[in-house]
Amino acid sequence: MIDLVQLRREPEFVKASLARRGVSTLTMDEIEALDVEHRRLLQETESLRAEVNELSRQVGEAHRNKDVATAQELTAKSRVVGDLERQASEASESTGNALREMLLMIPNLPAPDVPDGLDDSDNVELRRWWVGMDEGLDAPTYADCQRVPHWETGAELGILDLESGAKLAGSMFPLLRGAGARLQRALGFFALDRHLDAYEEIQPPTLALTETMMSTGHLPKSVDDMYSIARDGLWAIPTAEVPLTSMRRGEILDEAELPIRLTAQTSCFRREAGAAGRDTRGLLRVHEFVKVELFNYCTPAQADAAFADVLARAEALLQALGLTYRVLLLCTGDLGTSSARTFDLEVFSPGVDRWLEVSSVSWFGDFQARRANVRFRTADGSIELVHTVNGSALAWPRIWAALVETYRQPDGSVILPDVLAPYMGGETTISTRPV
RNA sequence: GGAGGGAUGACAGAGCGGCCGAAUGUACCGGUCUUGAAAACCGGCGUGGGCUUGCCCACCGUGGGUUCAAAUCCCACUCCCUCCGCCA
Repeated sequence: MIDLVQLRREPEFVKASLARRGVSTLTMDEIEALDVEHRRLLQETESLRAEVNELSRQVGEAHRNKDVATAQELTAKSRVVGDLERQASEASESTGNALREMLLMIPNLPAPDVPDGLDDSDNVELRRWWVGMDEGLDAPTYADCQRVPHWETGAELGILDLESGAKLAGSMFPLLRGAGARLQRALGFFALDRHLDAYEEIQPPTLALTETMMSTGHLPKSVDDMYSIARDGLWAIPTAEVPLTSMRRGEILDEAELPIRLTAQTSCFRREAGAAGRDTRGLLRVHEFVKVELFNYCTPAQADAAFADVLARAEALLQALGLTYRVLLLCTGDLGTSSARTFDLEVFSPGVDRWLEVSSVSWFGDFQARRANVRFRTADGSIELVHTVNGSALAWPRIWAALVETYRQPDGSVILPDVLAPYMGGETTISTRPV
């Protein structure tokens, strides 16, 4: 949620920032008007309530003095004022609700260095990395045997079974088997082990309350992209960011315990309602996938370092796996609702000949913390909202795809990078002939 | 799923419908005393909101209700504990 106090203090700046992301100034004018009206009604309500409180106090006093006549007179008076108070507070409440509903739909202010743009074509590529680049290799090259899409290799090797997944849950629910399943497990173990030097490992629930989904900004705005378990009032999480952000919801943290760094590998569920029919082949876009998430609660002063840390960890994994990737700075048009600044990491998939998003590293400022009401007490005793930072490291199905394509051999087998050997029982070759 | 008990400030723990935002203790912060520390004593010590910055309003698990007035009475729900049933 944006800061209403900031909107009052510097309305022009807030409106200009939001206009960059397509929020109409008229909408913001409406919010401002509602805010003014709400405060007017609030004052009216509170002064009437103060009057009722005072009259009630006098009633009590009269009773103690056995002054029945005065007590009755004051009770009658208080009843009248109480009716007025009820009317005022109903008006105030409905105005407040209208204001809150609008505010919940307003996205975060983009950071000043976020470029303007309409969609992903306006994102800015910051850098690329490929194996051999550090040794002077100008560009990665790919042999014909690497130009085979992972769904073909996956079927050939019996490690990706899209038909079975579709039979169980419908299309875009893949099923991994054998070495393919083990590869995804290996990736998760590999990544988590590398994060445990600084991050606490969490296994959160993968269903969440509406309130939990509100805190990160996934509801109400992105309701069509979420799976719901209506009967129990629960939602399937689209990312571990959802439970991790709410883990300390409503708490006042000690500055000394910040940054709090959490990591979790969970299933992530996405209806992909807006992307129906696009990029649906193989593992390019799926409804359920496994991802390791890195998360930080931090002070505003720590936010830059936290962001850099998450990004560095995601990049380090990609480099360790030997995958070509690029780093993008998202433009205003491609930024998620809650984010002030996001870097996307995309791996190159030689078999499909496309870049695939495998991580999104975001700084949310205090936007999510305001919704989740997570604050910290500074050394001098004042209380401030924390900042939240998170990023994937990494989302596995697309990494799986890039690995199977990048490491495909002329004989059709796949030889995985050595870093995964300890997690694959020492066996890095996947071939049709069982070993 | 069934039966019972509980939910109050950082923690423990009081609280006859009115003078209760809330006793008391611990913890914490400041001071006196002390060479220093401890002890003792004194003072402070929740969060949010509004505006006329001095006041007002809200908050005792959550939501509703009764009342001039609710931490206190009534209803529903949530969570925790104990027991029974079922079960990975």
